[in-house]
Amino acid sequence: MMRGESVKLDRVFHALADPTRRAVLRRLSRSEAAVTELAAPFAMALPTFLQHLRVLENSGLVHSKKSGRVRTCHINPQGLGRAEGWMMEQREIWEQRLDQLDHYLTTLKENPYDI
Amino acid sequence: MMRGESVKLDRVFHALADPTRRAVLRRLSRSEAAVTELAAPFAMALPTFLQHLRVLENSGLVHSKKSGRVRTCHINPQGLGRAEGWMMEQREIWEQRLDQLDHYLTTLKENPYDI
DNA sequence: GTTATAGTAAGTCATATTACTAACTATTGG
DNA sequence: CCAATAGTTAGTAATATGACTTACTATAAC
Repeated sequence: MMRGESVKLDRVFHALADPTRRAVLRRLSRSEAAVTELAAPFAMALPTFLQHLRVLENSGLVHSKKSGRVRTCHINPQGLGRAEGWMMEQREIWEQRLDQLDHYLTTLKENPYDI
Repeated sequence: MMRGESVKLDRVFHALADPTRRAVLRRLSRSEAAVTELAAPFAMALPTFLQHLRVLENSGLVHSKKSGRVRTCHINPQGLGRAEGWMMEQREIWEQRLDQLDHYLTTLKENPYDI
């Protein structure tokens, strides 16, 4: 696996590790929205909120473009894909192992002198 | 949703946002292991490594117990479940929306004067 | 062309994170 | 018992993060 891929994973997971940012993603999964509209529900200064947005953007989870004085943000579906991919991969590996363990325990129970 | 659930998500995602910790999880998904064995591949002092382990433990991704002077660590499968759950939930919402968009665009293409 | 709106930039500050070293405790092996 | 092993605790330091305020720029509306 590439070195760069790991850095991107760092950023995606870090972006997700904050309730404000997760709430923004949830909001954006319904529809795109402008910065001020996105910021409205949160009890924090706008520059602070913009920092969160920047974290989301350079994690690749969110894209935005400015038209006139309004910056419109939307979700980038491939962003979460990266994180999901990693988690699925891990889970496959260890579920396989757990199945083996389960099989072992079952066998042991049925034929205690077999192993 | 409960407040505590959000804190746990913070911890899980934060735990995943580091290549060392992800590598530890990958290692543990093959089999359980003692601290020193786990630490061996990493070029960092043991106390530093232990901090990473602590982050993994109080995220719920890893459990450990000490027997004699050896602490054995293993994966807690439910840990990743929490994060996966959140991501799936989001994805469902926005894939639905993307499907709607796709449908809209298709319709528009087929019957340009229909909308 | 003023004024209001939408977003940015710069600078500050407290706290959290990640790393280190040095010193310590508890168990195991000879 | 003595020494080696496995892990832990404490203290320190650099950098990152997340918050604020104040001041600014660019666009839109009147």
